Order: sequence, then structure tokens, then C-alpha cells
Amino acid sequence: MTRGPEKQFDPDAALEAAMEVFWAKGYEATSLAELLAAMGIARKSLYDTFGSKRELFERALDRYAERERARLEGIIAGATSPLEGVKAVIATWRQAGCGGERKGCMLGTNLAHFEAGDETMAARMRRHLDAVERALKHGLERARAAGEISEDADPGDLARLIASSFQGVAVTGRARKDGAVARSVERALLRVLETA
Amino acid sequence: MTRGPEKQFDPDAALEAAMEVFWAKGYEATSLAELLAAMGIARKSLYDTFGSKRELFERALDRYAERERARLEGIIAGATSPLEGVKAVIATWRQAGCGGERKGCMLGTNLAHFEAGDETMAARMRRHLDAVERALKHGLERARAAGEISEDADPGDLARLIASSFQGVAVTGRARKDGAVARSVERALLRVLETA
DNA sequence: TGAAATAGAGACCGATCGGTCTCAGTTAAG
DNA sequence: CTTAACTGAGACCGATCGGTCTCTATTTCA
Repeated sequence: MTRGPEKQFDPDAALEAAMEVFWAKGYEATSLAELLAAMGIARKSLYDTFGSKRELFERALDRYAERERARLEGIIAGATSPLEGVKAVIATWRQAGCGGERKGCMLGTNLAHFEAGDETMAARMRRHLDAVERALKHGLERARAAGEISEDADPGDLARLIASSFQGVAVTGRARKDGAVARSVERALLRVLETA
Repeated sequence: MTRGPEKQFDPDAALEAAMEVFWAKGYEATSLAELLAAMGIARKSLYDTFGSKRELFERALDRYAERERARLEGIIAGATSPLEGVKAVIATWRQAGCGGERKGCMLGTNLAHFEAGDETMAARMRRHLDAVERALKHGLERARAAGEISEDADPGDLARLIASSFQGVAVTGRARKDGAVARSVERALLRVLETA
């Protein structure tokens, strides 16, 4: 409880905490009180530092999406081969939906809240989704160039299939108790890649 | 504007109208005023007939899901072969997300609102999602029995891949202007079925 | 020591929402 | 005609929410 002229709390840690809550509960279901409790700051500090709930969410969303994109690209770049990299990404998604615990994907979870009547936010989410598809596509293109998948396979179509199917798993998985669907989809996708 | 001791409006038509609004906008984003305007009835009539917004949504959701399930089973049953039936289902999803216009799937759109802290509604949605997967699985089992797909293909895994990928398309497609992703996923799935 | 900057606590406001209630008008049945 | 059932219109209520504001306390710097 220190005080003083400089920031008395860590804005980055507060943003991280806010991201966790938004991720787990979604934008609308998250109240100011929950955010303040998780961030450990007062109402006034939130508005002085982040402007509004909406702007706070935008920053949390960007943080989430860019971290996820970097994670994907890191896995693909660090794998023994491009195809193994894509498979490794799929494996991490099975464990975690779309990025952690059983919270699904922060993009998919919140898309429905904004796509109607909020073109700015929808465009932001679209950009993040496209970045994920692009990372997968590049990995598959390299896999095709390396002869790991057939020459007439379509990296773009496959990337979208992978991204969409796990987006679906992430959304529906929040309502299911076990991970049976996630495991089924992972098996099916691995088989697709092995025969592609 | 007729009046009298019997129901003066058609509850079934009102429910249908409510379903359309819930489908297009989602549960939380739909206000009582919008529902009343779409249903063409007064506040009192809604509560007398349907009980509450929540109960109205439950009935609308059941109507949507059971209609979708029947549609799928009808397409598969009426096709020239089981595999062609499954392909036909995929084709209708490409045109329509998960059941109509550009509204996505009523299940996926509203899942995020209820999966946290509303186990009753989550279970209801889970049941509907399972029914769709089951219809696809049965079609694929018949296709395998007919020799249309390989003997060692897994109908359950494939059904979940198909259902999940289009659930993902339905969710993300609401934020995209064109149907490029839907077409990509359709192409990828058809190729999977042809080589399965 | 005193001004400035920052913080927590919390009162307060306006808007919205779901839900209840009253009232007037209309139609069918007895 | 009377009564009962049903309707639309809309006032009304309690709760919640995002956002603003005030007050006080603390720390740094001149």
C-alpha cells in the first residue's frame, strides 16, 4: 500500500490480471467490481490508467492475441520440421482449447458480443484470427516445400480447417466436462496431415 | 387486432419470431423491447404465455436445435448415398454457417453466455451439439459400411472434426465479410472425406 | 514544510434491463 | 346485458452496471 507521485501499482501486472478475467468470463459477464478485485486497484486508478472498460478490454485482447500468435510461430519455428511444428501446435491446443486451462479462446468467446454493431472491435478480432491462420499456413507451406505433405495439398485450406476446428472445440469445449471432442478432433487432424 | 377469450395471437408464430431474434443477436444482446416488436405482442402476453425471457429462450433454442437436427438427418437419409449425404450437409453449412443467412449457429453464438454458472442451460446446449455429431457419425458409419470411406477411418472422430470446424466457421464467420473461410473449410473437408 | 502527484474507498448518477402491475378496450359465452 | 377471458399500451419497480466525482491519506520533490 505504498503511495507517491509515480505509479503505485504495476500497470502491466494489472493488465495481465484483467486479461485473465476477460478471458475466463468474457467481456459482458465481467463486472467492474470483478476487474478491480482481480487487478487489486481502485476504480479511479482503472479509469485514470486505462480509460474505460472497453479500452482495457482492447488492450487485454491485443495482449492475448499477440502472445498466442508468438507462441504458435515459436513452436513451428523451433520444431524439428515444419510439419512437426504444426502437429505440435495442434497438440498444445488439445491440451488447452485455444491457449490455456479450460477457458477456450478469448477471441472466440467474445466474438459474439461485438460482431453485431461494433465494426471496430470485430475488425480487431478478425485481424488476430487471420494472424493465426497465416502462421499455420506458412508452416504448412514450408512442410509442402520440404515434401512432408503432398504437392497438391492446399496450405491455406488446411490452415483454415485446423484453425476453425479448434475454434469450434474451444467454444463448445467450455460447456463440456471432458476433453473427448478435443481428442477426437486432434486425432482426425493428425490423420489428415499424415495423408495430405 | 382481434380480441376474445381464446389466444388472440399465434404462440407458435410468436415463438418463431423470437427464435429469429435470439438467433441473430444472441440472448443478452436481445432486449425485451426487441422481442416484443418482433413477436408483435405486448409485454403482458409474453409473460403470461412464456413465463420469462429465459424460458422463452429455452423454447426457442430447442426449436432451433431440433429443427437443425431433423434437417441434417433428412438430408443424409434422402441422399443418393450416405457419403453424399454428409457432403450435402457440409455444402448447406457452407452456404449458411450453421443453419441460415449469416447468423451463424444459435448454439455457438450463445454458448459463451451460459457455460459459466448456468449448468442447466449448458447441459441443454451440450445435448443439442451431441445430437448433431451423432447424426453425422451415423451417416459416416453407413458410408464406411458401404465402402465409401476406408475401413479404418473413424466415423466418430470425423464427425467431430466436421461439426467442430463448422462451429468455428459459424462463430468467426459472423465477423467476416466474405465466405472465404467457409469455402476453404468446405474444400478441405471434402478432400478429407474423399481420401478417408 | 508545503505543493504536487498518486492512490484507495466509496458515494453518487444516469441509463438500461427484466419483470410486475394497472387500466382500458374487445370479443365470446351464458 | 353481464361476465369472464384476453389483449395492447405503458407506467412502475428494484437491481445492476459503467462511469464520474469527492474525500482523505501517503509519498516524493522542491
